Amino acid sequence: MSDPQIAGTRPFPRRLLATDTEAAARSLIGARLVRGRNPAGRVGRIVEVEAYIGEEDLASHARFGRTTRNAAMFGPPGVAYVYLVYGMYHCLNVVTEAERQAAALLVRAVEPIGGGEEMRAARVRWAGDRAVRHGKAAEERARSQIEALPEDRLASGPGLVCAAFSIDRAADGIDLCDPESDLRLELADEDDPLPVETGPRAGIDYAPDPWRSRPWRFFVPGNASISSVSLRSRRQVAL
DNA sequence: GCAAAGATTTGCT
DNA sequence: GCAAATCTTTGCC
Repeated sequence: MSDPQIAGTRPFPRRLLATDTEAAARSLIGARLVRGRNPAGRVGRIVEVEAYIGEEDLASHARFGRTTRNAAMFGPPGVAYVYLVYGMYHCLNVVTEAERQAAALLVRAVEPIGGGEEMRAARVRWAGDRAVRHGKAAEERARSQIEALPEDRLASGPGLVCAAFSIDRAADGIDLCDPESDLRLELADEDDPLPVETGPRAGIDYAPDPWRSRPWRFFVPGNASISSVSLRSRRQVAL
């Protein structure tokens, strides 16, 4: 049982999110996502994000203008935009740019730093809720599978981040820069910025060019917690 | 009011 | 490599 290395953090400055979203993406890589109070809380380092910028971005939920679902995207920088996708996965976004500008960063992967076992327990609860309708055996199968996962892979995708941090629509609109928020961002107190690689965004084949090919997925190359999409694109680079 | 598709993940062929 | 799971939102009738 090692101590979570959560000492050297401070509140995440809102101004780093009020700028253009690509710059904000680089600031967010390496930042901490925190659930609950230290030291018992769940803490992870953000290692992959995706940018959705403006109503003209035809891959963005904002492409239809402001709706009930995406209203938070039009809010001030630093608030959370949480939505349900494919009927079962929640996705967490950090809103960027000035109020009324629809832009956000999708948090796609987090590297667990502290509270890994609580993340694992949250994953088991989440999977159990879904598996229960398939019977006790399915529930048990899901549980043993998650318990076999290496800690690095507990939050290695946008839906998995929300499962591991117990995030759902209830978190929509909360202020992630408020140190009092139960779910919040913290700025890591580290010297070395992480290396960042970019690639096209995942799962947006419906969007026409140039949006489809914009290199607006940002990830830490070689990190063990990046999503499978980025692991694949990393392999392509290596070949 | 209804059909269609989705910023995902998993398992099976 | 492909389809299923699962339900909200959008867009059109």
